[in-house]
Amino acid sequence: MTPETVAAPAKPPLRERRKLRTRQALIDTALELFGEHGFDGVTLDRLCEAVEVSKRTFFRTFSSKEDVAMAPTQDLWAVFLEVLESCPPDGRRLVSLYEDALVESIGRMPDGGWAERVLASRKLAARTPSMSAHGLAFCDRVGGEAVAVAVRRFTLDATADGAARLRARLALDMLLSAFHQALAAWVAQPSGHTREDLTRRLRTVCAELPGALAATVEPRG
Amino acid sequence: MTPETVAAPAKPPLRERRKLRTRQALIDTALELFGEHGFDGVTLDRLCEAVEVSKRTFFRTFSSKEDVAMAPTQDLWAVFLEVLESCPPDGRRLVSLYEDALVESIGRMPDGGWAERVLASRKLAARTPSMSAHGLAFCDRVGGEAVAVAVRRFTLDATADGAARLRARLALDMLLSAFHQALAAWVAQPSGHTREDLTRRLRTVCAELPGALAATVEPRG
DNA sequence: CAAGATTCTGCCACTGAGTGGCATAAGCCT
DNA sequence: AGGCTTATGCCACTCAGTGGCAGAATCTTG
Repeated sequence: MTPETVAAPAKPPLRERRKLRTRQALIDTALELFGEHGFDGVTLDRLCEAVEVSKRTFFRTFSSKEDVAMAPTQDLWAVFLEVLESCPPDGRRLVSLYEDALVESIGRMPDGGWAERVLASRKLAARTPSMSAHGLAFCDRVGGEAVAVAVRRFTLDATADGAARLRARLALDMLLSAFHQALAAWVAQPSGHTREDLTRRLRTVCAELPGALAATVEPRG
Repeated sequence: MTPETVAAPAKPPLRERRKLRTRQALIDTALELFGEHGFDGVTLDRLCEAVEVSKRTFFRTFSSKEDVAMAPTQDLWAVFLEVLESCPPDGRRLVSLYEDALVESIGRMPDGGWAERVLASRKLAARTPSMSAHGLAFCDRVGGEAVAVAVRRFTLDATADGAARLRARLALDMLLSAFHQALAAWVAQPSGHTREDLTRRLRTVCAELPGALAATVEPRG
């Protein structure tokens, strides 16, 4: 939501610094504890005790227990919206534009441990329904904002005007769907969980979109 | 999940009858109260008091507070899985097969008030994040089951074998996306909330899928 | 540097969702 | 009608999330 959350390298760095440090400490400790004892196996009291922070402070930083474990992915989508805001629409297909913007966003994620945090977060989400639900809802909300950016900045070659928004949304959902499949495959692989590998998988899955739409079907054997 | 929940006209009807009656009473009363005071404005204690049922019984019938408000949509997807299990794959495109199965499922919904319940449920979900999240997660789970049915019953014209599952999933997500957009537009319209109209909108949105994938984009103005 | 204004934090009590246990009543079978 | 199964009600409990308030830390102004 607030752009200053991400784009603030060293502006008013005295009080906010501390805030970001506790935020990161909460994320790291949460992923560690959740990974060890499971999401439901760790109460917020325990987490807050480990970080030496009151529960009240936790809820000033995150909106829910699921939120802290989803932070790595949410950071990615925040950057995605920024990238989408300033990328050049040079006659590409809209889906490709979305795809490139997401690839660019992945590239902008910090080297230091981001991939590891996403990996831990997604492994957790895979076995925790409430986390999965929370993540899906977040993506849906981001999707709405992204479509708003798209229809504001771009002109689609659509017949009607209402169809433009619809197509922008359908295209974005295709990207979302592809990303989730790419992420799932990336998480499932035994090793080599790098940003580059995630990007590669995203490209591969996106390339399957036309095939998925056109594929025909016959009865088995 | 259990097929006898839906496909049981009058089989062992003495004890289960009562169960289904209280279930329906809970759904109707919940939608009524939630619609009047908002989802968060009604506690489960109040709902249970209104239906004269203990809270313990509520949680034996539904898995969560969101669950009861989402029941109409969940019934639809349960039927969808049944239809998908027995529909003939006569060389159609997979997306069209999904689409037809969903249209068929909508047609099989009971005349008596189903559309009204879905309308109330979706209006509520639009202003209740936790309901929206719950619904998204449910669709995702159903999606997984539907893909399992598809890869078991059908043969896709895909190059690799792993690509078949992937394409089946991407195609299904396209249907899901289209359905959600159709549903949103259907809910937003002022009147005429019939099953037939919902079907018509679904067809229309699905027809936009190729356009959404192929659409190119230019800068505004 | 001091004193006031702001803001953050910790503590406490509270609501409400969801769970487990156990006694009881209702439906089921023979 | 007998026991057997299964649903229900009730109670107590855990834990996520919220509001209020007092006090400490930080920023601002003289």
